[in-house]
Amino acid sequence: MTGALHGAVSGETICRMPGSCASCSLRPLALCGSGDEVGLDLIEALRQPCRKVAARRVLFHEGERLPQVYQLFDGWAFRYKVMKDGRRQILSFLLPGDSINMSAIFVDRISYSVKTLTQVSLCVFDAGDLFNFIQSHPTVTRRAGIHCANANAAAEELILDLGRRTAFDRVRHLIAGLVKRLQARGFDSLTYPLPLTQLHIADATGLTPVHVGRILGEMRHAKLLDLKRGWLTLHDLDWLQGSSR
Amino acid sequence: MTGALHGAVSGETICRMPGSCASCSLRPLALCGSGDEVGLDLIEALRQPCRKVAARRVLFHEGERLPQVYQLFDGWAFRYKVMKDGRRQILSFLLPGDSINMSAIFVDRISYSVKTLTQVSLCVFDAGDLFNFIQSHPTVTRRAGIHCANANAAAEELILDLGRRTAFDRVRHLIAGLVKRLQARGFDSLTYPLPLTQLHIADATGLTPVHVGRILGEMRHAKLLDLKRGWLTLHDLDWLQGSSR
DNA sequence: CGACACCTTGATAGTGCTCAATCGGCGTGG
DNA sequence: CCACGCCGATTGAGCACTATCAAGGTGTCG
Repeated sequence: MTGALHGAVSGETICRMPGSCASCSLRPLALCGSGDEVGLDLIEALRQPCRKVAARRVLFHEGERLPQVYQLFDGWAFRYKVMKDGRRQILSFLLPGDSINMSAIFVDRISYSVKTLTQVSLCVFDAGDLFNFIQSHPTVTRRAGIHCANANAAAEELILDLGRRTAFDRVRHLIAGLVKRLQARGFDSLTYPLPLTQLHIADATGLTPVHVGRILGEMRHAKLLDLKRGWLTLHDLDWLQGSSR
Repeated sequence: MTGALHGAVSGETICRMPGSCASCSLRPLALCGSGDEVGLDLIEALRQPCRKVAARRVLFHEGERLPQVYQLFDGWAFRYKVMKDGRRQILSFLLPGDSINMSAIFVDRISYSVKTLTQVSLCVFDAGDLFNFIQSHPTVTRRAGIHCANANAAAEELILDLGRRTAFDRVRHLIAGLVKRLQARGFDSLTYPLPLTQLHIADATGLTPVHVGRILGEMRHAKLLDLKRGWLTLHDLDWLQGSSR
């Protein structure tokens, strides 16, 4: 199976990518930084038409061959692994603008599965094109390396979470990280859209949904935050960000 | 503080690197593969004299500036993070031949601490030199990318461990991974050197040393393996590797 | 021989899991 | 418009797994 993108899946349509992203106003790929515009026009030429996929669909399966790099243009998704008995571990959530599988530039087999949370728009790049792009410009080589280092650092931060933090702090830290990323995307309020169920939070924090529910209830009761039906309301910003480690 | 390497630390001496590694017979860096020899002579020219450091010493502190790439030529070490209250999470163990901080090529601040387990020999490369090396050869660019993807995949495998496996399976999986890496380095027996205390295993698996001790006792009693005073003896290889996920 | 680090074992506590029942919201179809 | 079904959230009771605290044992090294 090659996933939803290659079949005639309902909920999928081809759409033309607009020139800029209204909802997120992001750079096309992490390979193009915000400081200057090296290669921006080049990479735009490499971009292929993007696609819409419905919510709650598997985009890619772990182990699948995947010689393209996908970027999440709009909507939410997540990367995860599953064990034989069905237990699932979410590796990260993907927000508008995030690349899904940058490593496909070098390794054409994906080491995790990807599923949509909401309806999404995806942009596609050929891995070979991106390799040439990276290889030919020192600035872009460096950005690719920095992107990779950041991905590693994020994974290792999650390792610290799962290995050494209490359930309560894992949930807090997960939400704090998402809020930070939303703020970086221009959201600035005390209410954020967060299209996650308690099951998603449980699978991201290594907990059970029931226990996540208790923790969220606790936070709500303590007037720290309120996460309900896809919307997060923050009541204590200091507590959320505060005193990690 | 810039760590043990830059100060007059007892246990540290300068030594000339031999032409090849007797104990591990590895390539100088992951940037040079085993298939062909692209750039092997070049990177040997970039290599700087290597140093010896004693066991149980901190090599680098998280957050420290570090514009060189270090490779573990001989001996064992580990990468870790610590929390304010002293809890420690080991991110990975470093075996002879492993690079310690490849990401320094792109990001000159290290995002974890590193400590030796045994006495080690370290080789040093200038990050700028390696960047130029990577950038100028497509083959090497690709290897750098593959190295990065592998590092990511390893971190995400550990995330799965910590999030979704029982204490027993975490310990088993950790040891299985170390054995596999030792085998790739030419060790092939039922007895392996494993210079880890139960505290190290606990910090790598997110457990307490006491509980690790119980688990190892259980494994010993069940005639699965025996880990004692730095030596691992395997009694059931199928069980060790068996049925992950 | 003493000091120290590490390991082992026991007793007890607590965090988070499992099983189960109920409830509420939302979409679907009659 | 309402009934139904489904998914997700909530709550409770009991339990399992792992942590914590403490004491004693063993090996190693100076």
